[in-house]
Amino acid sequence: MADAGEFTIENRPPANATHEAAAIARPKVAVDTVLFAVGGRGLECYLLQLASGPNAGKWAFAGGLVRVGETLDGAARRALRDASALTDAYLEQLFSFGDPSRDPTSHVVSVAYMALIDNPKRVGAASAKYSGGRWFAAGDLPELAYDHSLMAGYAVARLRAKLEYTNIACALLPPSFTFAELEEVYAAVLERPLDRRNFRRRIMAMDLLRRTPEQRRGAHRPAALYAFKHRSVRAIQML
Amino acid sequence: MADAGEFTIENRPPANATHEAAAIARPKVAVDTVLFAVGGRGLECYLLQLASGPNAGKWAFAGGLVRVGETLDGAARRALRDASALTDAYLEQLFSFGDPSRDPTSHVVSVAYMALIDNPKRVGAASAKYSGGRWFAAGDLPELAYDHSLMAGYAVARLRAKLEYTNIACALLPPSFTFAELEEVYAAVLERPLDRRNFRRRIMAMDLLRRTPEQRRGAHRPAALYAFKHRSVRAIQML
DNA sequence: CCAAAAGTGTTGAGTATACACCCATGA
DNA sequence: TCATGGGTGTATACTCAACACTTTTGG
Repeated sequence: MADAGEFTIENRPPANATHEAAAIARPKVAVDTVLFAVGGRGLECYLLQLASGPNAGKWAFAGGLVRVGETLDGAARRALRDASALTDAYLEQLFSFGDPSRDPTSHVVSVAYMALIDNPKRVGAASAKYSGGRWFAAGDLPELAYDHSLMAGYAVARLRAKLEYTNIACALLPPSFTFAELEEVYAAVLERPLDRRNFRRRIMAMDLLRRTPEQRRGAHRPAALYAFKHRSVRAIQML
Repeated sequence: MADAGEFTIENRPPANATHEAAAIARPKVAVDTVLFAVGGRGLECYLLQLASGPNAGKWAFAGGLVRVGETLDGAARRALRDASALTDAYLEQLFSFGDPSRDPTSHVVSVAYMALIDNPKRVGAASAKYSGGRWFAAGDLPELAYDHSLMAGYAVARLRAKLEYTNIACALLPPSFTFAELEEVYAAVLERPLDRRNFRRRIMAMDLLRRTPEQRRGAHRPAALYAFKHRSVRAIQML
């Protein structure tokens, strides 16, 4: 029930139950954000190198402590902005990790988020907390700080699952795109090739897309451009 | 990255970064546990009446603050034990709720859990934090404290979804049971009747059950008793 | 006219659904 | 013997996967 004003026998404040500052030590709350985009190497994941602390030099996801008065989504958005200058990523809460030993410094409960953007090139400079950042193939991440490898696993699993029953792909694509580009996103995330005809039929049956009047002209036959009918992520009604 | 030893410009400790106790105010972490069982009225949900605090008299789920050194699962288990004397429920983390206004007393981030037991009669006495507890039909809950109505919605949705692709029903059933009882659990959670023949075929195809040598004898034809091959919850491989 | 990517249908297998009667037992 | 819940099979509709050729353009 999450009420700071009530205490069980085993969970009693020092003496003065009404004085907040007198509270006993509590775990802190942080957020960590697993950022994905589809790039040249398929599904890619953005990592930052920690500049200081006991994990200095190790790779990690964008994260930070949650402040009083801040929502979790807000904290995740701020952590992502500080680490990559992104302000408009799709964000979705994944899972909370609370093992007391996950951070050797102190007990920090971390709420993991997944973030999606349509183009890996859109990431910008990181704050001084990080000494650098770069994209890695999602299937081939280096050793990560804290329990961030665990988080990465959760994130990939969630993304894969939601691709099948939501329009989440819209967060990995620009406003308009060709069918081939859409298929590329699915193939990258699912890590398997898809049959072009069956894929087109399946997507069309979901009634997610709107054909735009424009075409993409390139070296060969022009491709029709499509856009998602709804840019907000929602479950697909399967009859 | 959840590192208490690192700070951005906007997130700096007062003066002495190495001294933990000097840290600025942070949100607290709690857990709340949505307990389900299948009973006479279908899917039922256990609520506790808060004994004190600003929400005294309101119904809520079992919950409490997480302690330093405690895992989230451990805290959920403790909250459930304090509220209902249950020690062996199936527990699964659902989602974290962090809106600063969800608890008017202070900023508390709550990690919601779902708990399942095989029989509503197994709940025991609650700690002094609660003035009482009882089961409600899951589809007809009273007004709840905090954001617990939201949590209830998440919990029911998760349970319904997992019934379809995991063996989670094993947590809602005793070690052995008849096919009719299994069907009853599914019908109660999904809130729709199932065709007995199709249901049996589907379950059998999943290869989850083991037929026990015993029979249940009652007023009529005896029923074969089944048990789950695996009592731990796992996803079902759908070919 | 050639290279390269875009676009399009059909068939067969397997899966899901609808549906009704006999069986075994205790009272 | 009857009332009650336990247990079983089939026919049909639908969904999903496999599969190859034609079209359009730029160079």
